[in-house]
Amino acid sequence: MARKVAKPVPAKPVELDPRKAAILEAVVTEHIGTAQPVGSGSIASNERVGVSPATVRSEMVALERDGFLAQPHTSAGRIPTDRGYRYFVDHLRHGALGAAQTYEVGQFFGNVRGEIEDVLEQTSTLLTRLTRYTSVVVGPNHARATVRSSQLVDLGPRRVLLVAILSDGAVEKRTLELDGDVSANDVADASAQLHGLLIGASLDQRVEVPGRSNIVSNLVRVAASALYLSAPTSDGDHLFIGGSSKIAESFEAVETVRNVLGILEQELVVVTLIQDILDRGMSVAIGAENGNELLSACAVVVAPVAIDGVAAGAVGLLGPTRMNYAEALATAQAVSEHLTERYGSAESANSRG
Amino acid sequence: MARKVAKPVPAKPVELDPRKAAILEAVVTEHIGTAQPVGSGSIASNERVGVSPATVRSEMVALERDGFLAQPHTSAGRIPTDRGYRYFVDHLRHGALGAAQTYEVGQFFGNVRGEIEDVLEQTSTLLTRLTRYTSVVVGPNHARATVRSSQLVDLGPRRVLLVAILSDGAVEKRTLELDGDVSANDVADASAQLHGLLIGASLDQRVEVPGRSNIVSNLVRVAASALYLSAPTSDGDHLFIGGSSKIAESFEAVETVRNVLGILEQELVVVTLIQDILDRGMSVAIGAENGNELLSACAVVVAPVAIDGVAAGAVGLLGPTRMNYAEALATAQAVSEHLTERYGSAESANSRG
DNA sequence: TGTTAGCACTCAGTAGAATCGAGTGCTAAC
DNA sequence: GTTAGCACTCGATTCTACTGAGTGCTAACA
Repeated sequence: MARKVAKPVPAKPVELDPRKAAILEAVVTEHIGTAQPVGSGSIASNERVGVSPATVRSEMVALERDGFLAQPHTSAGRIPTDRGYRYFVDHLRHGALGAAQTYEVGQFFGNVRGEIEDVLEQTSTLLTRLTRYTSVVVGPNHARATVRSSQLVDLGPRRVLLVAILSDGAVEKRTLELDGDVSANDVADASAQLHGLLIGASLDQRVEVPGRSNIVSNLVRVAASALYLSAPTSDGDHLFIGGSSKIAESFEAVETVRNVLGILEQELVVVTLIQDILDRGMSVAIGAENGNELLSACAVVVAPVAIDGVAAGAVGLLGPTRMNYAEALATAQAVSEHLTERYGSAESANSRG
Repeated sequence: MARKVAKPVPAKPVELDPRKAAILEAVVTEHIGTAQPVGSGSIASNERVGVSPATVRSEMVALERDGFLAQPHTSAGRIPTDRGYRYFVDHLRHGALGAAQTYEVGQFFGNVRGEIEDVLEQTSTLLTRLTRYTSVVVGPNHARATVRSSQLVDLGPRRVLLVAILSDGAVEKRTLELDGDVSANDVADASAQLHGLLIGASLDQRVEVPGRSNIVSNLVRVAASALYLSAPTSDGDHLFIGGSSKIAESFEAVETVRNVLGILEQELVVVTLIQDILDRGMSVAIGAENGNELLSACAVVVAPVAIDGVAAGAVGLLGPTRMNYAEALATAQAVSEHLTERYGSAESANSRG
């Protein structure tokens, strides 16, 4: 689904000698701050470097040859390439979140109440507020959750509503359109049967409906398969995007804003993107690493949310490649840890509102 | 809530003499098409006008004096002001939707299935696809719906889930956090009591819970008020925005894109905006009429969706003030009619998926 | 009296030339 | 291997001149 583009995996982690590394780091840091090409002069005045501009220049030539830096034009300074950012991120000493932010995250998770959807939606708002980047929260899908209770409700002629309450607190509902009329009694019977069948079942396993074909067991069968079918289609329910207007603040080119917003509207593409990054074992995808030409100006920071030790959701931050990786990584990780703590294991699930 | 700005109501409908009207209409039409200031020459060559450029110019001077047109600078043509658009819209001969679009809308509502939220979300996609403008769908709030069925489900220590199925097919759920432990029996008792109390009740009326204070009746009381409280807070569940990336296609200035996207992220502001327009009896709000400075470059076209003859939701289209009003109005009205037909009366509600 | 042709005028937009300066690459000295 | 010195490059900025779309005014016309 969605385009099938080769997704460049970052080259084997090359090591740079300490001085090149220091210069690259200085270039990236300054470029992230100023959004301008960085010249040898400002790098040389960085105390972590301690050599003259001329030396910096010759190192920059090497870094450019090796693909870490690029020059917009001859008489300009350098900007990092995707590879440059990649090196920077891979060698980032993972700092902790600032005290104020840590406090805010703690406060948030201490106070937030409500249904899981509401919590996730507010989490995406939190992420955006903390980082000023667009945030993506992929909710855990319910494949691993088990059914705690189910009920069929007669809604009128040939229409029955199936409501299932899952162990993770989510409520799944399906409106069933029937081929023939059913009586209220039939619905009640089917509801009771279904309840017995579904309890403890997880949504990713098909439930066998015993008994021969009659109105009631057919209804049960329809209901059970409606619930089973939910898994693949219900991605949409689980994606929360916050702060898409930050896109317009990150880029000056309207064209880029258009492209990125267009991507964000395709929920499946976003979910697949995040999943891809996690599948590749990465926590940051930079520029072309996203495998989508329209996102080549963007970087995505992700952190998985695990349920029972199995990745089941994720939080992500989307910004320009010159984003503040340290902050974004720390924030995403802190938030994903809180989410994992809250919804992480069958036991701890629902331990909070 | 949100800023409290004076919302200019359009001046009393002034009538222009036929020639001025024709010129104004020609200016608006051409400007909508080209996004450029319109000169007297191109207007004069419009056969509906039939006078020389010089005459057109003197009429334009009058139209500018009266606030219908503006001149970006001396040697440029004219562009319509908000008032100019307003006159244009008020005198638009309400054309019907094109055949292809009518067909597509019919197809859509003939085929779409699923929960009301899904239908509304897909409706917003439909609106955007048809018009290429950002669409807003405000779902009916459930104040008028009555409870068809309710159930309490024990979720673990001190947590109970309330699920209520409404007459309009929506499912409302609330997780209740209790102060003390309750037994499974208590929950079952309370569930039965609650069911009896709530059936037929609408969400905007507070339900009296009889009986003296004990664990079960307290639980019933908590549940009933949780459902009652839903109405004001649940706005968020009912707003669907489609095609926000169209904003970036409508405006060249990143600044404007920023502003408008920022507004769209504030659900309450959007809902209030739409409601305000409807309350003022308008179907289009142009520029400053929106009462929000950040939307002064935008026009909003709305059409109410009625339930039992009472306005309960709306569809809207948001574009630049130089939007295609005829098309937008026709589309919004056609879609709102289909929605009203589907969910409009208690009887017809749920007659379809 | 309303309409129009004629015309001088205005001014954003464009193009070209001159200038500036940040930053480079090279080289020779250290 | 490092650095100071220096010529060079080229985007950005400023200035000027020019262009032309479109105007407002006026005088003639029907």
